[in-house]
Amino acid sequence: MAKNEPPPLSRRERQIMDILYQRGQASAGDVQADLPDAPSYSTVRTLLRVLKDKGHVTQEYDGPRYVYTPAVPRQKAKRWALENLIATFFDGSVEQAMATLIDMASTNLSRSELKRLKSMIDKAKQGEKG
Amino acid sequence: MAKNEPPPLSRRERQIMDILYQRGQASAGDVQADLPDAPSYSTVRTLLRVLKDKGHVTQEYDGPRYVYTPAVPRQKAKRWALENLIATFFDGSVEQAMATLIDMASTNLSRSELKRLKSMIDKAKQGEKG
DNA sequence: CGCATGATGCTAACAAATTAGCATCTGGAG
DNA sequence: CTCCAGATGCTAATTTGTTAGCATCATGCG
Repeated sequence: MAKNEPPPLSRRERQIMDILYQRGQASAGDVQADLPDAPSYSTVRTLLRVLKDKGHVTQEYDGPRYVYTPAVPRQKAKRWALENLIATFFDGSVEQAMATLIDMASTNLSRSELKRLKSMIDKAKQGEKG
Repeated sequence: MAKNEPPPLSRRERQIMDILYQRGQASAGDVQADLPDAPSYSTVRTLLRVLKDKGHVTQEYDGPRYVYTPAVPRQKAKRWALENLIATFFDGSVEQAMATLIDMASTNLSRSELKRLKSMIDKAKQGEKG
């Protein structure tokens, strides 16, 4: 098994990665706009450079300026985050996590959405271990 | 609306809080045992003291030594973590998160567990907005 | 073309985090 | 009781993280 786990990031680094995952990609200006207690533009650029040097983001041109994208694809990062959260707060039980999620959802989801969830579970049943 | 969000923690602080949430409570030795790239015992104690000073953990006697407990109850921290993760990776959609979770679960959950999930959703339906 | 606006690359300084050593104290084993 | 292992309270030093300034370069406008 390969060592598949998220790298430990500093506070600002994490905030920036979150923004990048949220937006998919972003310019220095975008990042600054979304950062809590945003520092100067100059600072944001330094942080992005550090992240690039560490290999956490990639830098590409998009027209006149750079845009930054997470090096680890959203899909994989998402999975890591979820697994880590489940390990930390739900004793590793996906089912337990689901229960909390349903609880959170019940105040926000409509009947039709709940119905959709049930069909998702049905689909899952077809590929499960029994 | 009260400002209900997790405080920004440093790398080590986060790691330690994760351990505390995972174990419920822990002594300095426990924390050291679980920390990735664990530093010296002395260092761990310093970190715990800092966390206590900042009010993130509480310190109590358990027999001959101190044990540390997160100041914010697991329940609330769990919620914060989940909400933040959903905002970052699922465009704020609980349903989307659930879908990924079900996907992760389908390789690990038995038929009876899936059944239980369905009944959770049914319960949720009773309290939903329609 | 000449200028204003915003991006870039580099550098520097300050603040915070991380690390560990030391002397002392406490509880249990021999 | 004496000794050992592990815990405690303090302090200090190094490493990282965070911040920003400055000179230069590109782009769009009058």
